[in-house]
Amino acid sequence: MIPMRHKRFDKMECPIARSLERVGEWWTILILRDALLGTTRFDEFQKSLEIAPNILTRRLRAMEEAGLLQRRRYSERPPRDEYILTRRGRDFSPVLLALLAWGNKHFAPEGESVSLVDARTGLTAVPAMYDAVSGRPITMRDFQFRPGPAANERIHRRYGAPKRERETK
Amino acid sequence: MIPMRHKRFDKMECPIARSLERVGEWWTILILRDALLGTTRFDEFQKSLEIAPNILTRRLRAMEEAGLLQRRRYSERPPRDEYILTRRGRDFSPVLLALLAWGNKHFAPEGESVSLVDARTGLTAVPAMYDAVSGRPITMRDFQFRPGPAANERIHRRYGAPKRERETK
DNA sequence: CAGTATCCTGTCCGATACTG
DNA sequence: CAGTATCGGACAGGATACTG
Repeated sequence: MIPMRHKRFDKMECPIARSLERVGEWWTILILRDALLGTTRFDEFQKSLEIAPNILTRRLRAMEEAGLLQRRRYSERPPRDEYILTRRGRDFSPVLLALLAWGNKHFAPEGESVSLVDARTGLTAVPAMYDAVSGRPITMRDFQFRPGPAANERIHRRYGAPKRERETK
Repeated sequence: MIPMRHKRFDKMECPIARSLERVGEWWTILILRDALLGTTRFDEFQKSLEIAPNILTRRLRAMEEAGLLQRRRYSERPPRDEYILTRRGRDFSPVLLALLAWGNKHFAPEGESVSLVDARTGLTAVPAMYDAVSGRPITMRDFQFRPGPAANERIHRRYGAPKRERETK
């Protein structure tokens, strides 16, 4: 039902691939961005994104089916809907923050066009990944991907044992 | 030169849109994922991703031109190249971590298939966004997007003033 | 092993016109 | 205002065969 470009990604079972499957197309991410900023109405999205209305309709529908947005009727006559982020949609914000940080660092030679600022201090924030359990910043040296409880054979091949352990056998 | 589906995204000047522009297509992200895990060779990528070789070639080329990978000749005859992550490519890892966390939380009803674990303790990590400046977790309540020094008119319209300030006028 | 060369298909997207 | 309907184009991606 949901138009998915690459069903293969879901088959991979990798959570990253699965996320990509759900986020679907590029517009989806920008729609999520606007929704996080408080946009809820069709024409607000359309003006902000300069997206063709038929495309916006299609994306909005797909996002509703994917559980990222919930449509809510705010007027019965005439029938008017608005699009509210679900929990799942709001939980996408770390991805947006990471994309923002990456873009600002690498593709803004003339300076940042959008910054994330601390509302209390007004200082420009530097979003980074930490492990909420240990409190330490995540680096690929200190942390590693490992097969989880639901891992299948493919996952075990890809993420299987870290190299140092493998060498012992 | 780089095949870009939506030049419009770059025009937007939004750092998120720009990042999407560079990351380009879905395969790109999965290639980055594998590269982060240590994959460097053409056939390793191909086997891991089950991607058609011509597509892989195309992606690898585009990613080299986008500065995500650097091609390095490791054998002169026969000529053999390997693909090494650049700094820019490695800096993409927070996005992958955020996608991993989102996928694990929302699209793994049967349990996690891939987990991030703390190499020291072996505990499953919970990747989250913090502000490296203030040390506080980033929420949309405590932090907000604001136009940066290089913001253009469009950005000001979108990220302009926060709502509460606007209400005072 | 590490790709290149062709041909083809899917579908995301854009433009435009129209409607309750 | 909030969409729907239709048509067309571009390009990522797939399949396959071939090469140094």
